[in-house]
Amino acid sequence: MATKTAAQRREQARIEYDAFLKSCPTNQLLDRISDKWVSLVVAALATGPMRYSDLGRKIAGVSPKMLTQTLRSLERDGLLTRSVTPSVPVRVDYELTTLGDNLARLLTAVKDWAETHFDEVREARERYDTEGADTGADEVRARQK
Amino acid sequence: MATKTAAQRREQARIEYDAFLKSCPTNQLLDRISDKWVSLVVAALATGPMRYSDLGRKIAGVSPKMLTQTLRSLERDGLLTRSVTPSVPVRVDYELTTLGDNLARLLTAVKDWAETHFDEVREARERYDTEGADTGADEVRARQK
DNA sequence: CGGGATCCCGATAGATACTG
DNA sequence: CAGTATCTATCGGGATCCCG
Repeated sequence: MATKTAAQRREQARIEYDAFLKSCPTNQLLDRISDKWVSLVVAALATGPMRYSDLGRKIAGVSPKMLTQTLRSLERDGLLTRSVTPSVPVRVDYELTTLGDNLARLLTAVKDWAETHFDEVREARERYDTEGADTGADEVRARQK
Repeated sequence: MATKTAAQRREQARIEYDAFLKSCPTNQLLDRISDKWVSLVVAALATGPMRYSDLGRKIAGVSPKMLTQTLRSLERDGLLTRSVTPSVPVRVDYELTTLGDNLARLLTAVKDWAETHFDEVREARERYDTEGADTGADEVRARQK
């Protein structure tokens, strides 16, 4: 048998680790709230029920595909309900469930944290970005992204 | 001038919205904690300082590139410190700052939420995935992903 | 109005190889 | 040991067309 390379061993580890992460509730939730649109949808619905196109307008930059996809996944997780009214033009309303409302509150906590500590982060960034500029080194330039 | 299509108007809106989101502290933080490796690194360092390769081993599936990238961004945001000890083989230690420790606590809150409500989410998913299966419809099959 | 199906492109994660 | 540089494969997300 061949000696495994570092990359091979890491790949093996990655597979196991990935499996572990998928079964980890924390990570699953993190995946959820980290979705670009999820937080926006939840925030929009936090003020009350909304129709599909209202959401599309309120969130502005979202494509119908992503909006639907986001709503479906949230519905699947029991975070919101989808109610269809079969009128002449169909009407679909979305509304947060108790659980969804609960998530909205968690997001509020995150938001509060962000607003509280954002100044510190900004200062840290400025320090980091200018550090070394006065010491004569200019290798930092490339790091600006 | 040509009449703008819906897609064109949405694209315009998306650009503005993106700009807004980038300036929004909440979203910036959300981007941070949603990063796959950030939460893992922060969690690993929450128990104490660690060396580069220790982190690489503890997190298992990470490539050196991503580890470095993650550590750099966290350092830039003032969430951890990087201290180099120029011994024979170089030694680099990473340690959470007060702010980083604070973030770790926020992540703990998220984790608690996840563990508390995960059962509800799981139940909702099972209900959603089996719904319609007994009503004779089998279009749900394709949704299994 | 509220979507589903399909094609396609750009960003980005990760593998590989090299350096101080 | 602690990274950096380069290349490639993947995949999320948008555009587009169409249906109920």
